[in-house]
Amino acid sequence: MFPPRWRFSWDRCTEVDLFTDRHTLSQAISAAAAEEPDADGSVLYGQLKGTVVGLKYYTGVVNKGEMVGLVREPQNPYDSNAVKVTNIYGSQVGHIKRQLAAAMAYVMDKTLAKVEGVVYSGTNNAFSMPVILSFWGKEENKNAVTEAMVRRGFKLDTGGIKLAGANQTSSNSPGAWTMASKKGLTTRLTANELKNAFDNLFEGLMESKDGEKEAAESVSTPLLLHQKQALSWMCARENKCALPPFWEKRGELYYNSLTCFSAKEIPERVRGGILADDMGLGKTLTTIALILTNFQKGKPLPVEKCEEQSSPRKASTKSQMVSKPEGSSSAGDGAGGSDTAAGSLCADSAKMEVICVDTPDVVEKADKSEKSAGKGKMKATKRKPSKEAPVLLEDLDFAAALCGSSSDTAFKKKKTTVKAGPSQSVESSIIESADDLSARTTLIICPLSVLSNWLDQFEQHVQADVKLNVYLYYGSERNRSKKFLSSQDVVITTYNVLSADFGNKSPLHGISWLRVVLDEGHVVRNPNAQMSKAVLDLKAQRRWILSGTPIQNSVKDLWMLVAFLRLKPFDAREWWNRVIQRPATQGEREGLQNLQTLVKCITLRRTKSSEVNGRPLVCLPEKTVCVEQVELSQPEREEYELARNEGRNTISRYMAEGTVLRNYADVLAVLMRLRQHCCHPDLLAKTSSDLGVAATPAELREHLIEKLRLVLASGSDEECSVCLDSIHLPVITHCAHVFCRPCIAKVISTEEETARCPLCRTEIKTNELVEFPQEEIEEENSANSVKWRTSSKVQALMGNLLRLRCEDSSIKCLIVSQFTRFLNVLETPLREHGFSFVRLDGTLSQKKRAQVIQEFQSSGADSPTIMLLSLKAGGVGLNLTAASHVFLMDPAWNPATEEQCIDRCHRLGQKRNVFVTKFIVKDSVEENMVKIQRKKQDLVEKAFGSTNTNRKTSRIDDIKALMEL
DNA sequence: ACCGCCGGGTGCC
DNA sequence: ACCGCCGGGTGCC
Repeated sequence: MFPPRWRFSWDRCTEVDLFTDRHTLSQAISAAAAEEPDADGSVLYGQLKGTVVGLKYYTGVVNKGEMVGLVREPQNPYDSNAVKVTNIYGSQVGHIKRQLAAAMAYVMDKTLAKVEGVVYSGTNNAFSMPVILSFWGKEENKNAVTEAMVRRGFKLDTGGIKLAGANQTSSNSPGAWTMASKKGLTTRLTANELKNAFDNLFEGLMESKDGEKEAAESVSTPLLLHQKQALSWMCARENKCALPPFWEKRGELYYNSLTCFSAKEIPERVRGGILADDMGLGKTLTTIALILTNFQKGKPLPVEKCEEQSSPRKASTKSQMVSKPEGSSSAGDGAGGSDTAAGSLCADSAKMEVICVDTPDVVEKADKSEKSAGKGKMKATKRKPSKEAPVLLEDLDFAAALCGSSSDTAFKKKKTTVKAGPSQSVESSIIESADDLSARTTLIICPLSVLSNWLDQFEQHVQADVKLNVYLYYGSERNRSKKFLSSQDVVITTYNVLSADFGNKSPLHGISWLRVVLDEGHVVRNPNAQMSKAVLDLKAQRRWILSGTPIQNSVKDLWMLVAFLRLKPFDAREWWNRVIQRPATQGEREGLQNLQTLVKCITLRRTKSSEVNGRPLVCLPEKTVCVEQVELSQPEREEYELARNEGRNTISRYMAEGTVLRNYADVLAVLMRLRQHCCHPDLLAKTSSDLGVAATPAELREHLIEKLRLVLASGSDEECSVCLDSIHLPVITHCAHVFCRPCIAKVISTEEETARCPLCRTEIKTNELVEFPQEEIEEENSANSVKWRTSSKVQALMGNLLRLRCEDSSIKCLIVSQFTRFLNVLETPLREHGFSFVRLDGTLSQKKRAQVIQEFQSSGADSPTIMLLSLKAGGVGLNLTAASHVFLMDPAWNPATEEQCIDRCHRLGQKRNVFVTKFIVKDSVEENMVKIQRKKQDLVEKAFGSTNTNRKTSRIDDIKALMEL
């Protein structure tokens, strides 16, 4: 008779269905994940052999070599020091033995160390097993932890634990021995190699993916070759049952080769991935094609054709004119739902049926009879709305209109278009039972700025006679009925609406979606943000992330994407940190390799310069960039020199005193004035140039506001030193440093009594933060419009514009400046010479912005030929392909900003060659700025190893160069 | 449960 | 016999 031999733990594989409670479990994991401390800078204090006990009481299973989680359990009734041991899915395996648990509890509770466990040898009985514990944390806590452990009789071994009888070379990398076979290959990567590796993480992911696939008939736009490849790849990712990376089947079990976890159940397949093509390659079109082409079981989405009522009925005006319901107010994303939205549109390139649901009211339908022309052109004509059309598609009020009005007939009609599958609402169903065929709807979440683009593209790329139910879930009037939403083909909403709904009996979270698509997915980055939680909590069979820039700063950002895709087990932050992030960022080849494998498995990325079969994906027209030197007139030159000498004196003094940082705002002010001189004297306006000592609080405040104004207006894209992002809700401290209000408020509240400025360590208080008064922005405009004068740069521009108009009056131009006041100045000569122009700057509401763009993009005879564009207006993604000439009036600090701006017209859809003219004033600060730009492009050191302070110091070096000091 | 620990039974070899 | 030793009962925290 066999002794009651212990069985290998995976034999004991529990019958408990890990997946029954999967939803809440994954929720719990994501919740815990968000709190996981950042592992990047941590060091290994040492390791310790410990014991896991109580195995027989729990169902969680572990394998030889598997990583386990260690979780404090202060509420344990038997021992408040309890530390429980879990496997990758969070099922409990046992406890750490009492005395050791007491010692660990101390360091864990004080967050002196993060302890990680690996069960290197499995167990040889049913009651307990050994575990290797690795203690990680900040360098400065190392001694405290070591001592605390010694005091309780546990000595941390720093030499790596010798495993009796094991042939692994022990290494100081935890879990390195899981890769038992790889010996001696533990040289670390240098910071530089690492950076290159990260930068290239998303490159070369093209390969020969899965061939090509034609889109369903209902897609009207023919796909380009690379788009067919993408479609094929996406369909394959949705339909094939391939295991996620690092999982393999071993006999009856599924085994993860990185964590050594195994389970009877197949790991949740990742049906989806990251489409990370460069902007302009047609991610939107490809996604639309996916929606129409790959419904359940690989079949196309069943759609109905519109009946032949589309007999052209005097279709002079196009589609979507909808009367605007009163009460729908203006811009702003509708976190609270300020304006707009909802409706269902029968999207088709020709006809747009506007259907509304709640309020019965008027609906206008219009047909377009022209045959579908090429997209760009068609769009243009379509966008030539007659004057009667009160509201345009891009106008978000359109959405409000959609929902604000409805006719019963329209509603019914729409209903008929719903190919009513078993469209029973399925809220109660367990997510992702792969065969849940009742899910119909694709949910698209995007930033507000591209919402209209999606609507546009659906309209543009779907066959005219196909009825596709697209519902815009936006605005206070949105239809929150789950039944309604889950009967749509597509529901589009914004990140803000999603997170506003979240936790507020959100219908979006109660629906089992067929597919969820995160557009510009990189915007979801901070795992603590409400938005991230809202996104992670969506239930869907298939998940996609679209992004042109998948890694913005670091590997860290990738976690959100991986978690969203539910890539087991990395959707729990701990496993991501242990297995991927920390090893990779600390230069372990294995870690990096795993990261690369992972990314490769789930990502498709092509760049503008990628090639298929030796041919570029897209052929953009040529782009020519030239610099036009501008000579200042004699009086301008004299004024400039005066200002320059004055500024040099000021800055030299700061340099000598070593107070450049403290007076940073003043320094910027000097540079600012010089740059303004180069453009036009009127830009200088009123400047309280005497920056003397402020006597009264009111004066101080005035000064600070002035400084803030200068910093903000300087176009230097100042970043907040706390979050290192662009400044959001700027405030200035009494020591004249600018931060985001939330950031500095956090600093003050954490440091309490003794809060100091992060930059100069002066004491700061919340009530001393000065904000920029809103009214001031307006009041400026009136000041300088008295009598207009020209400047050398204005002359140079006008010369070009007049010449171009002579050559070809259809040419459209972008005129770009960082100074909106300069744009004001330019309006006068443009009017004088009879140019028809529009203006796009940051002050425009979303609604106006869309109007302006549409007007400009239109090809009508009376459409504007010039757009005055403020450099930072609008985000990427702005489509201004109507323009073929770009005039950059003044150099930017950051050449990437200029590139981005140029790319707004030099992108897919551009039919003409593009000419870019940069105006640079000879012998001026502008020339030096250009030199610095070049230097910056050469230096690729920015991201790694450079701290906030040395970014600032490099800025000081820049200043020296600019002032020729 | 092939250990450790506890506590009762026991007591030269 | 206020010890040691033996062997049965027992067992996470």
